[in-house]
Amino acid sequence: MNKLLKDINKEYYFMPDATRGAVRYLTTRQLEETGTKALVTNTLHLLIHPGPEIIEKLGGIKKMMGWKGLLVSDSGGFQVFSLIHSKKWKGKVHENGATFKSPKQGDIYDLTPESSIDTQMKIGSDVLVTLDDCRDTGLEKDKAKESVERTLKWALRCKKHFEREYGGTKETGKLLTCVVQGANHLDLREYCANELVEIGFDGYNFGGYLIDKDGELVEDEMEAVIQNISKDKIRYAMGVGKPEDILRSVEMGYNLFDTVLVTRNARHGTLYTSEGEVKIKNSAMALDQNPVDRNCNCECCRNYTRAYIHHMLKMGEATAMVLTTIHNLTFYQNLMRGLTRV
RNA sequence: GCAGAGGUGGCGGAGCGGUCAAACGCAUCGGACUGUAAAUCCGACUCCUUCGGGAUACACUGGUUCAAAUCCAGUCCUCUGCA
Repeated sequence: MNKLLKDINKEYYFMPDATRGAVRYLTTRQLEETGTKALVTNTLHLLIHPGPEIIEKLGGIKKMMGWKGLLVSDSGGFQVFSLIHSKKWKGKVHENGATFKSPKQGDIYDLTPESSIDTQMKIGSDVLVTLDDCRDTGLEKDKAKESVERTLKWALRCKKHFEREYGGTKETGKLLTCVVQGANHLDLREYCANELVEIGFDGYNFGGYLIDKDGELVEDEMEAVIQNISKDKIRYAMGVGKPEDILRSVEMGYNLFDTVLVTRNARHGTLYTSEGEVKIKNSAMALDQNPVDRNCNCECCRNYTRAYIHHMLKMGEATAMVLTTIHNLTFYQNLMRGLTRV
């Protein structure tokens, strides 16, 4: 078996999102200090800025960031869903991918299964993701079926392109993972997973929207997928999640995770601690001289009080966002460390 | 002292007879955020309420009017010119 795949499957990973080639507010060094071992970056964002050609000339995102850990690149499928399907950006999703206009420059872009792979190759990630047709979880069956069929077709095209154009894993050393769709139709989830296994990938990622209307993790959907996936493959639960949701997903058998909640909540004032969520901007924190989490040894908790973080974050000081991001990420990485089999 | 302008909710600032408990900003107080268009977004923000409403409110005191933050008079303040 491929060594990289084997190594990845030794651990559980929480991967902060370096969407545009940076985890907001943290330097690469600070990122390392939180215990972070893997990052996710985004094809669609990087396709627009700075563009694959520039990234390639600069030696790839890892070199640009000075990042020595693992780098996963998301295919842009989720952005097609969240920006183009939902009409926040002008564009169309069609059989061949998505064609859209960047909102600031107005340039027209095409994201196809092949161009997604090409861009990810130029990004220089270690683990690639096939372009998928991501939709909402409460989707009617015919639409869900459509998204599954398209996702399967695109996955196959990605794989063929990855192999023909680049020589596949053998030549590149990179892994190719795919995304399982099917919304909340368990039979479709199963079908999609099995068809993808038939094509053959290094990893099978749970895709789509992972929270139902009530904010509950779609465990039955996740189960329907994971039951069909071999443990020697990557099982990435895309967008999962809150600490308790990660724990549930780990029980099910997933081993890679990412969510924007960690860093976004840090910036917005919701901090994760050993005693639950702390809303650091709440007035109750104004005179609290305890660290954010007394059981945490991160730079934020070692050196500063809740009251100080409260004040700085309310004032919009960037330093506060740096510190809260460091804290939340450290909390998550400690959580993952506790799960890793020794 | 004379001549102008003005005094509105915690602050800035609209409104200039009824549809005003008073736009909009800011501040404050909550909440949300799940493969990041997010240092964002949503709500509350006079008091009481059985959530239908009710009671006080636009410097102060009177007045005109069915009705006044809005019109009139006086008082007290503030700012800008000229002395």
